[in-house]
Amino acid sequence: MNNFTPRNFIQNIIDEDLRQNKEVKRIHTRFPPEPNGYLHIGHAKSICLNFGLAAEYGGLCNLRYDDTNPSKEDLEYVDSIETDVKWLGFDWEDRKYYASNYFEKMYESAEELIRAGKAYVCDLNAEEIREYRGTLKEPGKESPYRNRTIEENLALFRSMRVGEFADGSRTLRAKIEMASPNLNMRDPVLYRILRATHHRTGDKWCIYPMYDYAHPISDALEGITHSICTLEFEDHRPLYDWVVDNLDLGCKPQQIEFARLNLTNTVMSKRKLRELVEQGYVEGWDDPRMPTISGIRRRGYTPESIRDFCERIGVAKANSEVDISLLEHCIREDLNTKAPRVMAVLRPLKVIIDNYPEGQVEELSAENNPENLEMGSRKLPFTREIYIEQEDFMENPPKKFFRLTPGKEVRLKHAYIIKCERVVKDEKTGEILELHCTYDPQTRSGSEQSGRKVKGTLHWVSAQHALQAEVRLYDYLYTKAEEGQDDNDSNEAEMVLNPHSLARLTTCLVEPGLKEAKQGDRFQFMRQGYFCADLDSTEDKLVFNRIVSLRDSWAKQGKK
RNA sequence: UGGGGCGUAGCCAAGGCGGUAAGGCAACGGACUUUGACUCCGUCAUUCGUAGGUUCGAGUCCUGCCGCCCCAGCCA
Repeated sequence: MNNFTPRNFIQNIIDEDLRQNKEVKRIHTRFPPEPNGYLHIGHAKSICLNFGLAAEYGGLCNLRYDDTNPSKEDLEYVDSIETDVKWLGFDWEDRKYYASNYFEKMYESAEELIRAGKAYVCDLNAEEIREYRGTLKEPGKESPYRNRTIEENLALFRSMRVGEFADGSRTLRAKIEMASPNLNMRDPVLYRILRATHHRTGDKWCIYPMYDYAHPISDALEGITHSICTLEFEDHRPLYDWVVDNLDLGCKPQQIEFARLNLTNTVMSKRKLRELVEQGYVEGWDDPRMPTISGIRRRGYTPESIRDFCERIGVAKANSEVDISLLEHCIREDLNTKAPRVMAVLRPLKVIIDNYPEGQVEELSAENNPENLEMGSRKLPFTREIYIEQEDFMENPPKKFFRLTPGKEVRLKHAYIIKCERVVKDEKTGEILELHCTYDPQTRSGSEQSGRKVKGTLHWVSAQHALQAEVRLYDYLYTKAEEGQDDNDSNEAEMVLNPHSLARLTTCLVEPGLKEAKQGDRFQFMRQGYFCADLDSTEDKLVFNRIVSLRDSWAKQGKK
């Protein structure tokens, strides 16, 4: 059994196509975003699918902007889309296209349809068209303008083009079937009159083609063989085929639909993402909490991990919601071998090692990545005063707490075993101010007699050498609402905005080597997670984003 | 009796021609561990929405039923 790469239904279709069409051994796909927003991880699924299929079958994949509605689109988005696709690791080479480049050809094709008696100019306004369309259960009525002569239609359509009519006053419609059970076939609008400046064609046009008309033509002109889109276009496929069949475009692409990606603990719709940005719940489209590709990139995810994720989720037609833990698994797995280990104390607690010589500095050797020894080692300064993590000390520990507690020993990673001798507290508040410990000089890491075992190992930084840093801890943007006890109604677990999706820690201390950290550099902060130097990070003010925490079976214990 | 889709474990998802339920994530045990990480090992669907039928044999074929999603933009 070949259980390495499970085949998806689209690969099966392509295999079958290749088997049957002996001449046509060519695979050509396209990624067709509308430049009206930022790409998100759902688009990544589509990008990986389209470019991935092309690569797998030795074919090509185009980048094409579906820019047929100037009132919603903007150049700003074109740039971000290209950045994102490239970042994901895909290359459209010289095949960057725009539907708007085909406007002239589309116009000519429309006249062709008119001449064939398959399209007509309709004077009904938007509201009237809706009324004539009928309902889901009742057939529509034919437009009174449906049977104009070809000559009249041609003249009218030409007048539309040159701007003789007001916006919305007329449309060009396909003459198909007003009684069709598929509403898309009830004489769909092909062209609307719209005076808007297009980001590429400027004011050249005042009529613009509709998606259902423009898309199949664009596909055919580019020689697309498999036009892959999402499920909601399934109902449009007969219209897609109608356009391709009724025009002589020399190519008949096939539309295939798959289910879009949904992820737990976040939202994916452009509308909701825009809301988050505009209402200030996040700091922008690239906020590290956003599921946008720019957000994910800033958070510190690698393109490799996103591609791996897109491969693992599969492609099918069933609506589904992928657990975000799979995404987290993918980035952990990727960074485990790639990210150098480093020590950072997020919530510092001072520790004084009473029997360690004052003023002494030892240079301890620390491997950079135990999973990848080729990454070498570095020197860490060890001194009498250090900081450990607040949560690594407990005065009255629960069972199985094998970190530092009064009278007990613990290992300092790469250094010595220390024992907690005394706790200094604020007399008024009871707050723990510092710990006094002793160390065992025999237990230095790597030395002959370091063999004594203690259960816990802590990370630490030298007080004198540590660097100040800001660390941003991110949590899910949305959480499931707590469900009430009564289950009279359906147990609709509604998503609610997580008010604690960002925690900014400004008093963190990191090991001195991090001074060199450049924006985008990724590290594993030992025992805590994977972090990435943020865009805001400078040599004078280090800022790290938590990409994802390490798995934490101790934290799970607590929740049980 | 509008039309189009979909229903395999907590979450994804493989299952050409009917032959006795892949894999991943999560979870749970355990081993290892100078990261409670990583790694390793083990457990996790007698059953494929459901009820019948055909068959020696059905997740795969047939019929009925149930549930969920999409469609009435001059958006894509």
